[in-house]
Amino acid sequence: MYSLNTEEKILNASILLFSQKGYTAVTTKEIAKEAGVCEMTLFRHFENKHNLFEKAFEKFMFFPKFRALFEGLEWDLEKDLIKICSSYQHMLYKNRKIILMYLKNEDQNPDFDVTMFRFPSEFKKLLNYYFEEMKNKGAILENPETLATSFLTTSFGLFITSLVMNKLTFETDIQACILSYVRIFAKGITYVGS
Amino acid sequence: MYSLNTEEKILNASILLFSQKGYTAVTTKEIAKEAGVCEMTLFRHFENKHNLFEKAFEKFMFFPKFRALFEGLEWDLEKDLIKICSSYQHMLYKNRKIILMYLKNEDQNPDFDVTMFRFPSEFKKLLNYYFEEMKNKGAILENPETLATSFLTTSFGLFITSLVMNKLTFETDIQACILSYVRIFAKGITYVGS
DNA sequence: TTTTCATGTTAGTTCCTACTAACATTAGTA
DNA sequence: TACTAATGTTAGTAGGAACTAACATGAAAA
Repeated sequence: MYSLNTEEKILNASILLFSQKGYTAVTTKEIAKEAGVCEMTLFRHFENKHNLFEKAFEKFMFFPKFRALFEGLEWDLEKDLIKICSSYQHMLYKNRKIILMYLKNEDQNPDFDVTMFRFPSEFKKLLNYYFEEMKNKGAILENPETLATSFLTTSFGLFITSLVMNKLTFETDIQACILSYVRIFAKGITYVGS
Repeated sequence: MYSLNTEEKILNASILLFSQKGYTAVTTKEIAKEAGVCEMTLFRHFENKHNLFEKAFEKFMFFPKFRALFEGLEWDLEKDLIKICSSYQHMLYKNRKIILMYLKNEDQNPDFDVTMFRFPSEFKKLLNYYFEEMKNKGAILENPETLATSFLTTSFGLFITSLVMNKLTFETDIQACILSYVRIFAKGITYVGS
């Protein structure tokens, strides 16, 4: 039997390099070197480069437990949004290498897309539901779906900025930004009566 | 003399393909075909692939006129932020191919970074100044720099979402989101007195 | 018409990359 | 000890990519 350890080393090296440079720019020799094995071993385990890419993708894709999150909510806009945003940021961070791999991916594969959009789309559904409930309760006035999309896409902006641009010019602490941002958003959508 | 037309065709094809697939994944043959010229012509004009990449980058980099924008402001949070956000979105959109090229770029070149960060960094400085003034006027309470970063990074989220993810799951109209979002943000930071 | 110059065409070189085959080595297990 | 299974090593193939050289074409300017 093949040792799991070797496969793991190779998969770790793969995802690291693919996320840094993109699929085409990384060579199998490079991956082998990074993994500390010889190139042949890589092919013995994964047959070819593309299969390795897919296996790395599968292995490192992180799916959060949405239900648990949305069951612990308190129907207090600011508190809930902070929880949701943190958990969204956490999921994005856990998937950061996958996301970079995806962004650098050259051929736009529909299957790939579907996989990548599974969690933001799931998040959006639940957030949509949350905002609908809050609207029913009279806490907000805006359109729930627009809010859900706004909140998720802007949160993504905070994440991707800290991921790819944090070395330069934006020395501001992104964590502080997130908290401040969520507070502003919560205040901005709160219905204060006429 | 070389005809400008040919160089333009090649540069157009380059930026298109580089932004779609990234530097390494695109071949010079492919670019030539897309441009409707033969491969030799490409080398005659640009010497080598990397030089072509740089020339395409230079040519399609769009620098907005910040001053003009910030001089037309009315010191009304919502109106001004809508103007600023629209102009930021516009600049991002004009640079969309450059931005995709940058995201897909394999080697993290510091010079490249500096060029890419010139405009968000310039935008941030001016926005920072704007929020400081608004704070002095008593219109807002929050920290200007945090606000500037929040606003720009979240705006970037709206942009990048519509750029790379708009085919799927996020059918919501991004333009509507932007407007709604800016209104929320403006309301969220407005100081309403004690 | 002749000249000039950008472009097309063809053939080829060099280098790199994915991937293979065959054999050697090493370590755990019977 | 002997066997087995994973890995290392070496050499090599096939194809593709960047890039070059030499010559052909075709259109505009002289």
